[in-house]
Amino acid sequence: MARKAELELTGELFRALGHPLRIKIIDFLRAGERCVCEIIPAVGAGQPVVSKHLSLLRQAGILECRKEGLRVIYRVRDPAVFEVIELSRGFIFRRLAELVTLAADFQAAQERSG
Amino acid sequence: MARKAELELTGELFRALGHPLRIKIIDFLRAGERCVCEIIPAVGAGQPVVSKHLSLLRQAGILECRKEGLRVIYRVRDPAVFEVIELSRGFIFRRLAELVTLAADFQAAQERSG
DNA sequence: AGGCTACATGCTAATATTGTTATATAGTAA
DNA sequence: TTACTATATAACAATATTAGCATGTAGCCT
Repeated sequence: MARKAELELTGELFRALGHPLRIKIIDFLRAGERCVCEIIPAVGAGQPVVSKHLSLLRQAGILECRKEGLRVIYRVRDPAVFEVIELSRGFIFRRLAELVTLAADFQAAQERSG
Repeated sequence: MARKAELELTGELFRALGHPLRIKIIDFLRAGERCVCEIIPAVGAGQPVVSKHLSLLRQAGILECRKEGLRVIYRVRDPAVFEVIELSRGFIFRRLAELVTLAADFQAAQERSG
């Protein structure tokens, strides 16, 4: 039953994407590979925190890195990750739009009855 | 800064997808809406567990439900979720293929040196 | 009403995730 | 060697997630 392992792996991938800071890091790496000392100020978190999130993303197979002198340079392994995030954003925006419509309808109903 | 909220929402969505049982539930709902009593045996987990995961998926905006007599029938709200999962599977399979290649290379090198 | 079915929810223990602080490592330069 | 820089890791506390069990609720039937 390779099916179970596949579900596990899929779950792991989504969990790796399930943190705002990690999404932010991946977004920042859209422009290309970056060293940690660039990532840290870009995402606005402490060095050990960023380091651990980078490590997690690497273990999840989302990022890979190489050393260059003192620097460690990270990049996204597979651009499909960007597509996954884009699709998810589309999903979220559609949902937000629905909520806005609902809220507007509710407000209009309130004004009529009030 | 609506940017931060967007990152949060994206993270929440991925966390909602970050569990094998929840992926399994969504996969099962590919064929169309299903009541809880069909979902439970399909995913092979206990009733309260399934119920809680369904509730989480609903809160995340991934599923919606309606009552029909005693039954509660769930369905996927936005087919984009299926696409997100498909893309992720593609990502995972490519990564697995790389690992297989690495392992084969390693084994070949071992055999040459041993 | 009482009993039954299909779900949901509350509680608890186990486990996982996260941020912070302090420390370790690796590479550079003097 | 020493000192410094960039990054990783360890240890800890706080919080979140999860499964399992017990219980609650809502709708149907008699």
